[in-house]
Amino acid sequence: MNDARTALLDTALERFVERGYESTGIQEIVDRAGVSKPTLYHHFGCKEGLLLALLAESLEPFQSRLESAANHQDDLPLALNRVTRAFFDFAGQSPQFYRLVICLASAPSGSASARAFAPYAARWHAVLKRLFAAASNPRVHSRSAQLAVTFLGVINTWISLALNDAIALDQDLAFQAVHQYMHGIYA
Amino acid sequence: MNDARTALLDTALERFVERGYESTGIQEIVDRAGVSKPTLYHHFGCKEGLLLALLAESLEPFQSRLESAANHQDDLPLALNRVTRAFFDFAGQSPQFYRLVICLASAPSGSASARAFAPYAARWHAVLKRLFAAASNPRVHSRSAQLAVTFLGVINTWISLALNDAIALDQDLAFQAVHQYMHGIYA
DNA sequence: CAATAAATTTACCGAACGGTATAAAAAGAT
DNA sequence: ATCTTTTTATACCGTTCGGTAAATTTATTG
Repeated sequence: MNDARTALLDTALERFVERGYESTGIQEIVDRAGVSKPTLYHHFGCKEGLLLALLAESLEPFQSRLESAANHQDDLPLALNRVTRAFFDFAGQSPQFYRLVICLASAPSGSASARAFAPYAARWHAVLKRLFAAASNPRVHSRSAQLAVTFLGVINTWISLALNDAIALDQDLAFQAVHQYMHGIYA
Repeated sequence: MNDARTALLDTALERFVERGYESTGIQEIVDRAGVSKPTLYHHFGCKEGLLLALLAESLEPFQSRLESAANHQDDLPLALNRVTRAFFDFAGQSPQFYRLVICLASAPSGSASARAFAPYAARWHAVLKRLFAAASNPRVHSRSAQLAVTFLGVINTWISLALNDAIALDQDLAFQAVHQYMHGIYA
């Protein structure tokens, strides 16, 4: 039975989003999940293992979709649209989890939170960078690293806004966001 | 002598940026600062008091500059330029401190980090919102709250990029950022 | 110089931390 | 039905946590 495992992952997500990974005690998680401490250590090895498993469970599937959205190199705006919709859909389907992602992405560099998320951040950045680097325009090509960072920043800003103010992360918003961003590049 | 006080604030900033407020122990701070534990409690009352003092010391002066930059309601792009330059100058002069700001701004809502920074975040948002709300264009006026959030998001994205990749937060970048953002509004 | 107030130290507190040795219960396989 | 493996629980480990009482040093003031 992986009943306990699922309960632990659910509870961990809830507590990590509310109070943060570092401030949440193992005891609090197991109590709320209705299991005992050694059960957690049996399934996840250590506290960090719980966080890593929580991230892998949701981020691995998303990574596949993200890379397939970015792979077909037809033209840049279309690819950026697919990427943006992938992010918006993901955040819309798992809002609580994406709240955690936003916390981890800005966590202090030496913290366990940042270390756990770092590999995924690097992969996201690589996907976007490759996309911009493949553009014909030399202004875009030569700035691919910067553009990757600022594009992800814009996306996360919109998602943050949606998570707090309940605006819709629909295709229209994705189109507008990409359109505005593309214009900014050439300005 | 406020020698100990200054040493504690400096050390706290360094450790909070590196490992985060929640993961940094009082013991570690006083050891590195070369003082003893009750000295810290004499000056700051409690651990959270240390964080609050650290924030107040740098953010109160900045708040004055930010509000004066936003006050003269000549026209929106000019005001946004002054605001952007205020942020860029601040981040350029205190890069380590602004790293802390970025961490706190995205910290879990129920954490001590987020609670400490929340009042400043609210004031920043209010300043920007008032600026957009004063615009004549109804599309800008009616979306002032959203625009305030997204504008701060763009600014922080640029600053994050500068802190990691050592690009220059100069007046040109401020002008470009505002210009691109303004175009996006009317698109 | 004496008296007072502020700053700092030594030594300690109870509680919560992450983690584990041992063993009982549950599930699957033969 | 029994044996084996996986899963869960009781009770506990040493360490570190934030915080403090009491006393000592340092600086200020009359």
